[in-house]
Amino acid sequence: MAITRSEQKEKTRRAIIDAAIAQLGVEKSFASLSLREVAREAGIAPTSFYRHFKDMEELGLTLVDECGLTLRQIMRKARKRFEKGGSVIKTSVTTFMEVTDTNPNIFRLLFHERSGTTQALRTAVDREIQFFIVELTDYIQNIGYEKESAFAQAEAMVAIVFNAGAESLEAKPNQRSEVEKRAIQQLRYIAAGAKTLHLDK
Amino acid sequence: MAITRSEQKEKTRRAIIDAAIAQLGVEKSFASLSLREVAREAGIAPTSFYRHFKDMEELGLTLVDECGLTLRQIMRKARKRFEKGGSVIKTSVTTFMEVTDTNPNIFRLLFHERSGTTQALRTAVDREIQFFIVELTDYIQNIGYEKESAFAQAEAMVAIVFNAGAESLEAKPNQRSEVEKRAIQQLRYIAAGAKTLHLDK
DNA sequence: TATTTGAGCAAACAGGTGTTCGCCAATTAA
DNA sequence: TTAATTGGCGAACACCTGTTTGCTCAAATA
Repeated sequence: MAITRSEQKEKTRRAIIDAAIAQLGVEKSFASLSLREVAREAGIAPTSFYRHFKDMEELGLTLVDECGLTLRQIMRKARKRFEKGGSVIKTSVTTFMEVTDTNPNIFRLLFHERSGTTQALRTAVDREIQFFIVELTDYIQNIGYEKESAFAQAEAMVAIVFNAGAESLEAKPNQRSEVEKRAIQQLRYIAAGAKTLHLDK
Repeated sequence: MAITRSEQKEKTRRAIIDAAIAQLGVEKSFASLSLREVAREAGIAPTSFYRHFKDMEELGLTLVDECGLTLRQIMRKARKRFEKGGSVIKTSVTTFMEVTDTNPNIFRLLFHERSGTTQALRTAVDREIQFFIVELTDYIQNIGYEKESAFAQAEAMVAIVFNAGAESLEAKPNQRSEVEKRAIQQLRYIAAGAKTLHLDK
């Protein structure tokens, strides 16, 4: 007995998820993804899809969860790095860009479905991004800002970093470092602005 | 002779455009919009669509142009208002929110297709947004910043305002003023940050 | 007045879609 | 060993899609 049944099941479930991610290229949004296409790419019959997901939306939610993992991975990596010293902002942006460049399609899904088609997916994506913002808000509060200001800073920073991420995905490789540099500059504006507006009394 | 032929043609062309915009609600992206659906909503036969547009993509580009007009309208309105005095930032954000609340679907198209499916649409949307950024860059340069810094500020501000616009569209009406207030605060951070980082020597 | 033009449409085609049904074969449980 | 479970599949269903063809018939032109 080489592999058990549940192992096999997990395997094709993975195949379906990977097939979906693979198809989420530049010219394919999740909404324009068909069950049959995904099944074809995963190497199974269309009907077998239902053994693993109720419908495409359930698959979509699973993909968003996958995004959540990626985002957490970014935060862990960044934290490890700047605990060893170095600029917090620069390290964070660089790490973010690194991870999104490694998983472009996962990031594309997140970015796209944020303003996407189905309510459920939008809510799920929003939850992941909010988690990201809250983490950052906590950090900013810990360095001495009030909650309201910290949240505004965090939200703005996340908006800029996501914007830069999307820009980077579409840019040619040699332009990416410029996008990254600019994003760092923009975050510094926010940090410096918050400092002068809230701490210089 | 009540109406000429070309007047009638323009009329149904308008009907097609309006039908498309009307369908671009929360649960419909342009990519998931079908020719037949649009034709149905416009009250014409599917085949008649081809008398006005080569295909759906051409219609999409036309819609993006429509967005361009809306963006320019925002700028004109805002400029008129703050020439009469008042905070530039606050006036601009308020005007932006006002116009997007009036044309939610137009804005949704812009926001969605920025990271959308077809290359042509993405390019067109990007051009409109770049135009917006360039206008703002000029303004910031005129008040004494170098080009590079001005562009970084402008890009960040546009990212934040667009983000707030999208947030506002999904938020309940009573939360919108908070979103707007926060966006204003975020832009002020950027303005203040750029000032301390570039002008205090 | 006679002719040309062109917006609009019905029918039809080929091809894609989601989903149901019943069956198989192999792993699991009794 | 026997029985139950279950992942996978082929066929078929009804429906929707984009697009072509050939036709009207009223407006524009000559």
